[in-house]
Amino acid sequence: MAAESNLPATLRARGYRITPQRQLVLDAVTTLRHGTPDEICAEVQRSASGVNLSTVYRTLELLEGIGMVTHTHLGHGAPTYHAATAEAHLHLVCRTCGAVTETDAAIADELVALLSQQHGFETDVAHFSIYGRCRTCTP
Amino acid sequence: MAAESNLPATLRARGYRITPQRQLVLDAVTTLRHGTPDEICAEVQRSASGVNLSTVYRTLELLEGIGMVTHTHLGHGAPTYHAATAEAHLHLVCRTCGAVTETDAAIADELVALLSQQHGFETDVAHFSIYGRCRTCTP
DNA sequence: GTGCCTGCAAACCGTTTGCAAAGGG
DNA sequence: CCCTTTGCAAACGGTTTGCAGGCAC
Repeated sequence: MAAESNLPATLRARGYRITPQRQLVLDAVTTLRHGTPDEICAEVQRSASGVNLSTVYRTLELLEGIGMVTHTHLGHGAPTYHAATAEAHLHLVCRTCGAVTETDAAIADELVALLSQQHGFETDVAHFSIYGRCRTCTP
Repeated sequence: MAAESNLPATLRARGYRITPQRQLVLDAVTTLRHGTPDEICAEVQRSASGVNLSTVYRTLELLEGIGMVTHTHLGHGAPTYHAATAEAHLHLVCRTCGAVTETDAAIADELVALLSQQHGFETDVAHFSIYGRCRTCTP
């Protein structure tokens, strides 16, 4: 996909103001591909050192609300943010070595279909990470 | 399943000491079926008011290490602990109303098989929760 | 000019840690 | 009696909040 998304236009359409911070946060998320709020803040501060972490939090919440970023819980600490333009992918987290592997979200199509049929549940397949043991840690 | 597990014997076999706190925490997890460390501590304190929250944390870690409890991340705050004797189940978490629905872990068998084939990844299927929108919140 | 948005600092929640005392073996 | 385990209190990481000033509109 990676459809080009126009942040100013989207903000304007929803009645939000266009600020440098908002563009910078979205840019940082896109650049990092995977980033915690902290990492995103650090990336933003490379070009605008005054930007505050709480602004990053508020901005991420806003960007998520308008569908321009998403976040995934890897289980432990801080969540990871992705640009919505990135294609959906799952994260396999190894309980032993902690490695995070990405895989195509389509691998869960059957599960998504079953959840829809059996529970009427519309799954956000990219939001959850999957725990287990990776190949190199399996005895 | 629900095989009767003998905590004292298991502790002894691993060289751990048998303490009332450890039995109480396991009992609380079993009673609650789903509980955060805080809730488990409160449950324990109903019969032993002196037990400290940090003891609950340390005990949960130990019990998980010896395979008597497991925990699941529902995405937001505190994790949820289950007795290992309970049968494996998945948690469907609604992004809109926050409701948590349980479903049989077997629903993910296909996904587990694919992850094993394609990535050599051994999935702990009950550890992850699944986000989306439940039936009543789907327009 | 109006009021949304930001920076700052303090509060907050869940969790971990260092330490001295208690108690299981 | 030794050494694990506990209770306590303080520190910790990640996140949220209240407020005064700044900037988009």
